[in-house]
Amino acid sequence: MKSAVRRTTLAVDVVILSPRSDALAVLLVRSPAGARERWSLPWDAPQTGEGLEDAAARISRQVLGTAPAFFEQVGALSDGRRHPGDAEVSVGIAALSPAVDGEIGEDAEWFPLSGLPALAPRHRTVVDRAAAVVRQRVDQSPLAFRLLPPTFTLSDLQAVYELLLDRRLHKASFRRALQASYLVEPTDEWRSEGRGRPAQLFRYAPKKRRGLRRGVRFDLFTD
Amino acid sequence: MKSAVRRTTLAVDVVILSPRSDALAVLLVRSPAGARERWSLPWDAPQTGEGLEDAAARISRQVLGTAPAFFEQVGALSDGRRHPGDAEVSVGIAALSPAVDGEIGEDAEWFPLSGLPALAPRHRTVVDRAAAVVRQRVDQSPLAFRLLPPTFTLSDLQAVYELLLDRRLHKASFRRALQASYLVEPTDEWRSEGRGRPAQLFRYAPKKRRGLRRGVRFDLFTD
DNA sequence: TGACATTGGTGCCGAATTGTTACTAATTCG
DNA sequence: CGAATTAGTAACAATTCGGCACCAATGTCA
Repeated sequence: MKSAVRRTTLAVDVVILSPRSDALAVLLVRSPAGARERWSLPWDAPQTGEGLEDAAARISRQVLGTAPAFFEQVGALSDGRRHPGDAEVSVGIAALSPAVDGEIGEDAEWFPLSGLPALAPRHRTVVDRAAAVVRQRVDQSPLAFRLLPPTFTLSDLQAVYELLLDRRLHKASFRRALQASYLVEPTDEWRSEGRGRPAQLFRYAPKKRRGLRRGVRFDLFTD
Repeated sequence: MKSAVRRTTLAVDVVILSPRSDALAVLLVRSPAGARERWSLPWDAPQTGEGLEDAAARISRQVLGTAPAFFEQVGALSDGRRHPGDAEVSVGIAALSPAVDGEIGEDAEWFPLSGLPALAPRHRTVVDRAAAVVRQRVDQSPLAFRLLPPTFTLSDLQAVYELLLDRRLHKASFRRALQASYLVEPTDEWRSEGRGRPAQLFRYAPKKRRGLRRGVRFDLFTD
């Protein structure tokens, strides 16, 4: 096969996700004057020699002040839909961040996933795919822990899973499954959250767990 | 955020997968003289305005004669590793094709995944990621059916799952799970494959099956 | 022609997993 | 103190799973 490279314009579009008042929220930035939409995803072209996730970290840091610890690629898009910078190709990257107390820039704002303002069509697609990817991989990848601080209560953890899966889980079953997975270990700290019994704090500490492979499940075929 | 696009070189690298004599095989093309490696993945730059999957279809057609019906993006890579065409960014795309009887071009050859020749480092990564992605999504997406002809026996189907998952499955359990999933329906044809009892042919015919959602499984956390 | 090997397909049972209810524990509020 | 609230567990019923055993239909070969 005889092939030749061609130069295209490429953007990295970052979907920064964080739990925020009982919903998954996305961080958007105010568009410059004259843009068709008032808000857009933080994005930029990768620098020469810069990896895509590195670019996502840099872009996130500019908006969030700090860089999320976890990135997951959502895919490359070249669908001809409009991008704020008219890039021919977008690489969408989801960044997971624990709930942040820190101030974010004046030009940035959190929006719940279910109540986003108008976005450029390409960005709309990227957000939707990011949400879909994250929801789809929740139980194959420790994504939920990336949305929590280093230590957390089991109720916190369950709440995050409920956010991601968008449905209620049963406390006892959730804890039993978690126990069996050897993913967390208790610390000796407890947190008193006002009313109710104090909760023990746990940390994410996956243990090598050999051979728990199951049969095929044919779960969730959604196409 | 003030951003400007920059032009980069982009390649679409296609990992055409097909079951071939009891192993998953990849289709490679002979490199032009002077290349560091003798073989490479089929690849090309996308044409102006051409979607990435469209490019993958075009590239596949050139090598395979016909275009696979299913593509799954494996991700974009910009890791600085060497690409045969020195593209800065690669988009890896897995293409699934049923076992083909037809002739393939003289410059192309099937290699089992477990016995690949030397490839450019970037292509090596793309192949590994394609295999990982396909294996990871087998039970959330009807990938297995894309590796089979329109009608197939349940033993065929189970064999494909065993290829993809790389382990043996139990016949009764497999069929029970398949039954419960409403993914296939029997045809009235039977196939006699030499020895043994003839097998009924099935076709992929997913039925809308509402709300069978389970609790969290914390499966397969592999990082 | 009649064992027997080979492949397809199902029934069933004990073990493991899951969903659910109900309970106990520790704290704040009034 | 008792009610309310949140955390954590025990126990049980229902379901699912892995495995074994078996029956069915065909080809092979003495």
